[in-house]
Amino acid sequence: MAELDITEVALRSGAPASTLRYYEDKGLIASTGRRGLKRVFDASVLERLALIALGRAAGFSLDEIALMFAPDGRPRIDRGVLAAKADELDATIAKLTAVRDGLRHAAACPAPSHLECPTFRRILSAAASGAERKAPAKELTRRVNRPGGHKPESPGAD
Amino acid sequence: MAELDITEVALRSGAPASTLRYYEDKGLIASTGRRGLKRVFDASVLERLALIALGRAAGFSLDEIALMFAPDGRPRIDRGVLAAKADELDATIAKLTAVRDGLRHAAACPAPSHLECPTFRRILSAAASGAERKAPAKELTRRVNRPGGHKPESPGAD
DNA sequence: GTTGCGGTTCAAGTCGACTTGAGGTCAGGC
DNA sequence: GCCTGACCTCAAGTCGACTTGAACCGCAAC
Repeated sequence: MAELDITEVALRSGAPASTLRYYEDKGLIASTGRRGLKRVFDASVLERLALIALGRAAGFSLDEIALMFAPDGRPRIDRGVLAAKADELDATIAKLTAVRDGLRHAAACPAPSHLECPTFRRILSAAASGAERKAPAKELTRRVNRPGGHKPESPGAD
Repeated sequence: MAELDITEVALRSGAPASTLRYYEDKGLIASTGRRGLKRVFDASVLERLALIALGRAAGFSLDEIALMFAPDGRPRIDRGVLAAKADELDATIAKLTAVRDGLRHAAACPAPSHLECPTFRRILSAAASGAERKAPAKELTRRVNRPGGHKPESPGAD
């Protein structure tokens, strides 16, 4: 099995070394040992990181994800939880779709002010009802350029 | 026009009084004056709050939303920005859909470990590539704040 | 054999959107 | 005329997921 140092894992996974340390701290991943001071990872950690990324994308928190790995390290994913999350995602998708349609309408609507457009007003009340905050939407484009400085140790983005 | 006190606005908008004060602080909404110490809002603030909710649902930050109101208070929404946001939403929806499908597959897949399933592994790499963190997904179930109904807490709990 | 770069630790900071707490004020009721 | 209590202000705290900073260590190169 290939042994990787943290930089390599960062490079291949796209996650900054600081994140990897953080994940190790949280028990989400584990290093197989040390070479001097330095962590050594087994290549399988990449798979694990992919799993974590999937979980994050699905809306699980890191803590929830941690629970999906048995203490021995192998993924012990409850299919029911997965299905429930999928349903949740469905709801989110539906809402986002509605908002998107509303946005598109507003972008195209000829009314002088959106507030005067009945369609827009309808969308408005819909948004007001279930809105909360389901939209992530960003983080897609940004995430490399944080305000206040560059990243000294993040690998060359993905 | 009806004058509302903060509690009433909270009741009707679903936003806690603390949030309304916060929004006023940020310049997102404005009170028309004071009755003694107490803020007085014009009923039109409800529309504004709905607009804000829509913006939040679409993934705009409060600061971005603030920029969509001209200094004079009337919404000055750039249709191009709206369309761009809609496109962004489309991307998010697509990603979320993929993740949802992955989740559903994992929930149904008979492989002893998900890692042994080629379909799952494919999903994994997909999630790993574009994942970052686009999923909000929660906030949907918690933070129950029904519009048609009434406030769980906020206004009086202050 | 010393320099230096890349890794390490741990604590603290950041970001966004609020919430909470302490302490203060004023309108209305008795 | 005093009490009550809803509302006020301002500062600080919270939450999740990281990032950053300071101080330190070791292997490889020179």
